[in-house]
Amino acid sequence: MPSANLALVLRQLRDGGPRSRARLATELGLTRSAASALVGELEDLGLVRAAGVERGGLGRPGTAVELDGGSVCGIGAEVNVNHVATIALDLAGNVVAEHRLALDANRLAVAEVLDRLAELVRRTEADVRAAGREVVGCVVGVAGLLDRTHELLTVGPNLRWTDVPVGAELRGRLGAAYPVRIENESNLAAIAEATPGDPGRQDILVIFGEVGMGGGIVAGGRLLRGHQGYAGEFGHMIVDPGGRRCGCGRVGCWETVAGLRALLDAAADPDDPLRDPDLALDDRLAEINRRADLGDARTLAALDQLGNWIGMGAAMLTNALNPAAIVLSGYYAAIGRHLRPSIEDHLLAGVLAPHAGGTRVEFSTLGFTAAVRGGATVALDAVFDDPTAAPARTDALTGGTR
Amino acid sequence: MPSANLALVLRQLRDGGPRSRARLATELGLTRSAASALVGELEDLGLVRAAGVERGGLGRPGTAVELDGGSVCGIGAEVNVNHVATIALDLAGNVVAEHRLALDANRLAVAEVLDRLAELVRRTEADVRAAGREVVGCVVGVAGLLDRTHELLTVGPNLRWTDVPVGAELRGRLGAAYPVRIENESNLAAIAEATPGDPGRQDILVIFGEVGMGGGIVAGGRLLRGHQGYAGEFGHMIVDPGGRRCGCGRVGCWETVAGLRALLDAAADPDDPLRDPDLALDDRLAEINRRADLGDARTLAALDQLGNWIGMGAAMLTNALNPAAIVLSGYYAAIGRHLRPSIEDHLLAGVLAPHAGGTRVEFSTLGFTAAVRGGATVALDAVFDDPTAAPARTDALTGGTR
DNA sequence: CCTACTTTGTGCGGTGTCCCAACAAACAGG
DNA sequence: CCTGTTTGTTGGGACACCGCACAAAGTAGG
Repeated sequence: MPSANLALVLRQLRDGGPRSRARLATELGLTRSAASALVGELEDLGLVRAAGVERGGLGRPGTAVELDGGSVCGIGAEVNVNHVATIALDLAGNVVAEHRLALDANRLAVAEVLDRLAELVRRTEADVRAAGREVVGCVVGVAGLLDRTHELLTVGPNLRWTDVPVGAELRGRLGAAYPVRIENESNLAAIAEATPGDPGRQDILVIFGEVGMGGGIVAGGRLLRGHQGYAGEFGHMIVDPGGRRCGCGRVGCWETVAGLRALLDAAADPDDPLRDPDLALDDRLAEINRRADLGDARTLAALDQLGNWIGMGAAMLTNALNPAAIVLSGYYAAIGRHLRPSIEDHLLAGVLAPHAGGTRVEFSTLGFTAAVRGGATVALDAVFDDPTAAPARTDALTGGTR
Repeated sequence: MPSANLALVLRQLRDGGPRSRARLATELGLTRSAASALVGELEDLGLVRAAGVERGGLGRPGTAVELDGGSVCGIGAEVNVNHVATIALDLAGNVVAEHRLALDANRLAVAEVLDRLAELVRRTEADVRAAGREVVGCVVGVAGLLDRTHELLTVGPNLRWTDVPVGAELRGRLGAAYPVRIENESNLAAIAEATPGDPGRQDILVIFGEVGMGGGIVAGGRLLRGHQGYAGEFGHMIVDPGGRRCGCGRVGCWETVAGLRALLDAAADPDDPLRDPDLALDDRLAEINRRADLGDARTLAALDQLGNWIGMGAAMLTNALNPAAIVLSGYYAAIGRHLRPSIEDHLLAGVLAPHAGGTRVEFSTLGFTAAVRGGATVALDAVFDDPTAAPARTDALTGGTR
């Protein structure tokens, strides 16, 4: 384990932003000499760079150092019913490459979908190399239940896939030099929301809504995966036992009352243009917002009821988990301003802890890139855990004393 | 941070039981010489001792080492409505001292309850010293909402306490040389169930039932506390919106249908001897078991309904958290054999993941010592995190080469 | 019984990381 | 200009761990 403190310094720069060597030393309980040596090593690895001066009142000003994303990238990928997508992020969180391909996974063979995804990953990898950077790993988000011990997509209700070894299949197609892992799509979206270093984003509950509902729990900055990796399946918590039948076969799942379909059913008749199958999701949501802004009673009632159901479930989960924030992602984010009041009401009413345990209701700003961003973030964790794994700078003086 | 590997070796011995130096080395990725040196250091600290030979087929047999609880103890304490209690555990988990005092916290002033608890802790401490051991810390479980950042009991509905700084009050009374911390009682009970080293007890959900309901979540072997420390308040998840009013003021909280009162209401008329206020809890539960064993229809129906409600809530939490096991503690444990079928039915029916995500239903065997045991365990964590904090053996050759 | 082989535990020298102390560099204030 | 303060670097030393060699303690097979 070569120098755990090296990783410590790197993470501190990620979490706290640019700062001087002296500040790093005091914050991490190291001596200035040790901090200096570690920063020097990280510079040689091409992971940090100088970032101007840090003026601190009295005494000599410090020379700040900051993350330098220049040498490595993590790739996040996603396979969903309607599209496959990839993104490449460098250490500093900058987007280096991004690709997206619309498709209908239900009309294609499994192998074909994986072919397309592999092609996208290859293009992303080429972009990364063209930018003079190195890929350190790829994490693929899949919409479905993943048995993490066996790297198997046990069941993907929306994809209609069963027992697909996505990781092995993709590794075979890519023949990549870097590790390829799989993870639940909603869990990755949750990781993307957990900004490192922000104390208000270390214990969060992410609820991701589309036709189905998923989510993820981040506790203490780390994803909660559960025993077999099935954690975060909020959509199938039974909240309305006498209610409607869910696609999963059960009755009254949360997604039957808070999924996209429930909103559309409540807000529009079957012949309403809102129900036109050719209408894109973004356009539907824009139309719902428009009607609500105009004060349309039926739309407002539908949104209010949706907020009530979300708030009810969120209150239960908040009693159990006491998150700092509940982040609503997916289609909820677009109509957030009309949902917030009823959600917050239910949260205040349904949570035992005073002021709902301090839990805030927030809406994601990541749009539909959340999952791939989370994937890239997880891939980059390898570097934050062991910076020496990053390829050394070729242009640096090797072994030089300065 | 003096030798992180020292702690690593100690924890490996706790989690995996007695084993040879060579096994420790290979399991932890150390060399045999390093493992030997570390074990020697732990022996000097009085934390481990020889434990016979370990025969491994071919070659020279190893000399196993094991935890030696001989030098240090952690104290767990508890303040509840009906009693205060303490326990002292050594490193190996042996009970060194145990005290319990029945009282009615509602009829006593806050200061008086704390006086009694402090007295109990002092007696426990004296017992520990009399056994030739040293106290390394004390963790107090309190039934109520604890704001962890401020070490404050925000509100204890059953104790009827508000904004009591339990930690500071107790420190003042004890003037102890060791750290005194507070923690939610149910959370401590959860920690006590999470056996270190047992993979089936690293991700668990503990549901603790008495008149109220509480619980705790252990994820990856670590207690999930949430943003402010309010996690695990399962009892006030609203599962029956049209149901009965709860003591907390809300309607339909889980504990209104799965708390002890709900069971008694369903199983016995007001004039039933089961409702005699002088009857101890243990006796009530024994009587319920007796009637159920005899096939009493009303009792069986009440137990079945209770199991249904528990199973329903457990299924929701299992969808969210995917625990390896749901451990039912408190009064549920005593009547477990009559609850299991209906709980398991609901779990299988209500959880999305196949086979309910592999989640088992288990019943606690710790009785009402769970919370204090958890407290002592947390206190001992200080030693497992930094073994050098333990007092060195006075009878050991200091600095000797052997 | 004796030999070959395997595995364990313990020395010894070397390396790398970090702490401590000292010092030059850079800035503010009088 | 001089003093006080803070930063970054340098060199010496402590300590933990690795790699290697070697004695100790067993099994397997003749």
